[in-house]
Amino acid sequence: MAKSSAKPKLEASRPEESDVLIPAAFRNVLGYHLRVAQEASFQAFSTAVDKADLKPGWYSILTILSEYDGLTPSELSRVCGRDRSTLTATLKGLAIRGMIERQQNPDDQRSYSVRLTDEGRRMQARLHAIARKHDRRLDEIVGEDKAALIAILARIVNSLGNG
Amino acid sequence: MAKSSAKPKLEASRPEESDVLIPAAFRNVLGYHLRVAQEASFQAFSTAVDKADLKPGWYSILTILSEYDGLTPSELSRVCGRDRSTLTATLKGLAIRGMIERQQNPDDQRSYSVRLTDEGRRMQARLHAIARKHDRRLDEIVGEDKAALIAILARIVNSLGNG
DNA sequence: ACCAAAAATTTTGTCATCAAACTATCTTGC
DNA sequence: GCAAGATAGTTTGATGACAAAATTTTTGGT
Repeated sequence: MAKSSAKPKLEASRPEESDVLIPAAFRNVLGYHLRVAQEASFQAFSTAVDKADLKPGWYSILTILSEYDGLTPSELSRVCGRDRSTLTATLKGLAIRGMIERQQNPDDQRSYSVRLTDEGRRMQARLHAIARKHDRRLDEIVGEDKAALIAILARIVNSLGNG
Repeated sequence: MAKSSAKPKLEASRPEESDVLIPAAFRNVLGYHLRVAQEASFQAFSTAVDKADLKPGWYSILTILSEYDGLTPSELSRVCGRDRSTLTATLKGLAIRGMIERQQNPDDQRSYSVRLTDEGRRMQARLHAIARKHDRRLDEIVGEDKAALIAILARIVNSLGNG
C-alpha cells in the first residue's frame, strides 16, 4: 500500500481582506495566526454552549469519559492535556451536578476512578451535538484541506512537545 | 506573471505516532487539533519568555505600540484582539515598570494615548528576539506549507468572525 | 441650557490555565 | 519494619481572558 493515502493540497488563495488590522510584525508569524484562529474557534463554540447554559470545559472531559470510562483524574489529565490541578475544580462541578461519580480504588487509597452517570451521558450527548455543529462549520470553512491541516497541526504538537 | 504566487501544497504525510492518546471522538475534529497546537505553541513561547523573566502578554502590546505608537487602549484592544478590560491590568503593569507612558488626549478627557518609552522599546526588542526564535522553530516544523497554513487560519478567523 | 444617549475606560465577577506547595498514601531499599 | 522517595490528588497564587456593570465625559436634540 505504498502511497495509499491521497495527498491533499492546500490552495493558498489570495488572503481575503479582513476588517481587522493585522500589524505587519505579525502578518507572517505562524504563532499569531494559530492563536487568533484558535481563539475564534473556541469563542464560537463557547458562545453556542453558553446559550444552552453549559460549560465548554465539560465537553472534553465528559467525552473522554464516554469513551474511556473509569479513568483516574491523572489519566484524564494526560488524555485531555490539562494539568491535573486544572481538573480538580471541573470534576468537582461535574460531581456536584451529578454527571460523574467517584469510585475509590480499593488498591490505592489515594486514587479514585471517575465514571459517567446517566445524567452525565445525557449531558455529553447534548454537548456533542453542539460540538458537531461547530465542527461542521469549521469543516465547511476549511474544505478539502482538512486532513492536511490536521496533519500539520499534529506535527506542530509532536515537534514542540517531543523535540 | 499569471499564477505569480505559487500554490503551496500540503503534504499530508502519514500521521506521526505521538506518545499522547487522542480520543477517537476528537481525532477528526479541527477545533481540537487547533487548540492543542496553539497551546503547544504558546507554551513553548511562554517557557522561553519566562526564562528571561518577562511576561508573554507584554509582547503583543509592546510590538503593536512599536508599530503604531500613540494608540488609545480601545484601539489597542481592537488591534490585538483582546477585550478592552483585559488590557487595563497589562497596561497598568507596563506603566508601573516604565515601559509605556499615558498621555491625556486634550480633546477628550476620557481618553489617553499610550506611548512606548525607551525602556519599553528595549523590552520589545528583547521579546521580539525570543519570538523570532520561536517563529523560526515553527517555520521549520511547518516547512513549505506555511503560506497555505496562514491562509487557512485567516479564513477561519474571517469566516467565524463575520459569518 | 438641559437632559438623554453614546463612548472610553475601569471595576468587578467568573472562569480556565499552569506551577508550586501541601497532604496522604504507596513503594522500595536496606 | 522503617525511613526515603515517588505518586495521587488538592490547594493556593499568578496570569489572562471575557462579560456586565459602574464611572466619567462628550455629544446631540429640543
